[in-house]
Amino acid sequence: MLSLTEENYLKAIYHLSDGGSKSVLTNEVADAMSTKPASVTDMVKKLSAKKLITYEKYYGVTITKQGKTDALNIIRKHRLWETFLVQKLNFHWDQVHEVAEQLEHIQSPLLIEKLDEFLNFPVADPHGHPIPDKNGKIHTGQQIPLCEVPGKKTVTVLAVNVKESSSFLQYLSKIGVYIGAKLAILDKAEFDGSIEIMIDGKKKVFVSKEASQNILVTP
Amino acid sequence: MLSLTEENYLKAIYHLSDGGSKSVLTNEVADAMSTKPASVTDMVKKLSAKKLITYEKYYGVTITKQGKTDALNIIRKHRLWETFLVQKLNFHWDQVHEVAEQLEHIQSPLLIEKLDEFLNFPVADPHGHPIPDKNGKIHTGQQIPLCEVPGKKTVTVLAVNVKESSSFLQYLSKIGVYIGAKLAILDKAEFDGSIEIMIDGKKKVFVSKEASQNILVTP
DNA sequence: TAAAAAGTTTAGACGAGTCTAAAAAATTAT
DNA sequence: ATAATTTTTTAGACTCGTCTAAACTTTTTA
Ligand SMILES: [Mn+2]
Ligand SMILES: [Mn+2]
Ligand SMILES: [Mn+2]
Ligand SMILES: [Mn+2]
Repeated sequence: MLSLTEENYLKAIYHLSDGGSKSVLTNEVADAMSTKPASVTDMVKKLSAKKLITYEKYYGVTITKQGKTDALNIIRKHRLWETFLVQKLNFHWDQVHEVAEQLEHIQSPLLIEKLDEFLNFPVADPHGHPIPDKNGKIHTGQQIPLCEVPGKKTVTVLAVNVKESSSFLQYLSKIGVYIGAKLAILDKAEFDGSIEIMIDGKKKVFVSKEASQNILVTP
Repeated sequence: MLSLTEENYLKAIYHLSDGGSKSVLTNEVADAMSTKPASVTDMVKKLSAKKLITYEKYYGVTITKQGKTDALNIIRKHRLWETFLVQKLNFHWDQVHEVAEQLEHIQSPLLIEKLDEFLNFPVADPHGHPIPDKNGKIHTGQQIPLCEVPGKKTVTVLAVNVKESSSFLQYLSKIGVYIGAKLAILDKAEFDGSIEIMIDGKKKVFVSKEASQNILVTP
């Protein structure tokens, strides 16, 4: 049984390690969790004692099989709740993260099972992020950042990289980008990496390199 | 901003004081919270410092105006979540309490506002308990325990007194009693206070004094 | 490759919430 | 009205999660 705090650390380590594929340094965790490195050291010792991560002094942590399983379950809950908030309660996609950050810690397997069913077994959350199934399996198709699309074809928005701030999401809504939107690439500016796109065949806009790196589309 | 623990204490004190109408002793709180009296003393000092209760050494605590408001908000959330679990996720009425005990602490006024709307502004939870409105106002009609119904009339089940255990709720389901059921009082046994009732004009059963005290009906 | 810088851990402290054991106050029984 | 009993509070300790300051290790720079 993990505490709320342990769950948050474990999830952060999972994300920082790209799903367990690389090791994570103390300072990275401290940054992500907005705590001090000393606090992280204490916590990684605890998670390590619980066999959820392996910890080598001065060289960072790696997530274990069990750690991955537990992290994925928290992520599953987080994303199911986000989906509920948007689909059933009409939250906007930039309003859900903080609430889901709380809801993900509710302990009730039955609740999650029933919520999943109520939502009709969704495969992606409002930001296009895959929802792990009850066995922790993630099935995602290929996604590439808009800035890496070769040539001038038309692509579909699959997901957005959403960090702390919700202002990027608000910006996307404002210009008309949403999950499923069709983006026709019209032009690419060499000097600043910005791209001119046509959204749903209706609206022409320029998006910065920064933005186009965080819009994930069909390859 | 109250901690989860403070919220649970405050709610317990609210309930033990019958909504603020009487003062509550340290040992009663300790019993209700399954903690030790020494822990209660510590906590009531904190709640008293926050002006949510008044505390007189050796003579127990009384809830303040603000304390009542805060307690009612937690109760509102608890009951809205219970309603959600039963109406939308098909939980049984004996499965919701523990989960709602967690969900009631989620901090998001927007969430509660939208949940209330999603549920169509319910006025009672699955156990027939009134849901305070967003201003903390409770509107309940008259309710009396089944055992106190005079004569042999037919009454409607309005609510059930549900304590820790869910086994009473399971028992009620088993014999066919639910919120809204019509109970015709057929006979009352003097010697043990048990009552013979006909449920929905279909099923005859005997209920104990103990049970009939915890079934609240129309007067 | 030695010095400087950056990153990490340890040591010690603190607040929240809990406990046990002992002291104090209130209640009750004699 | 005093003694016995019950209730409540205090004192001191413990865990969890956090912090700062100091010590230590690794990495970078010159
Ligand atoms: Mn969280
Ligand atoms: Mn998301
Ligand atoms: Mn609770
Ligand atoms: Mn209830």
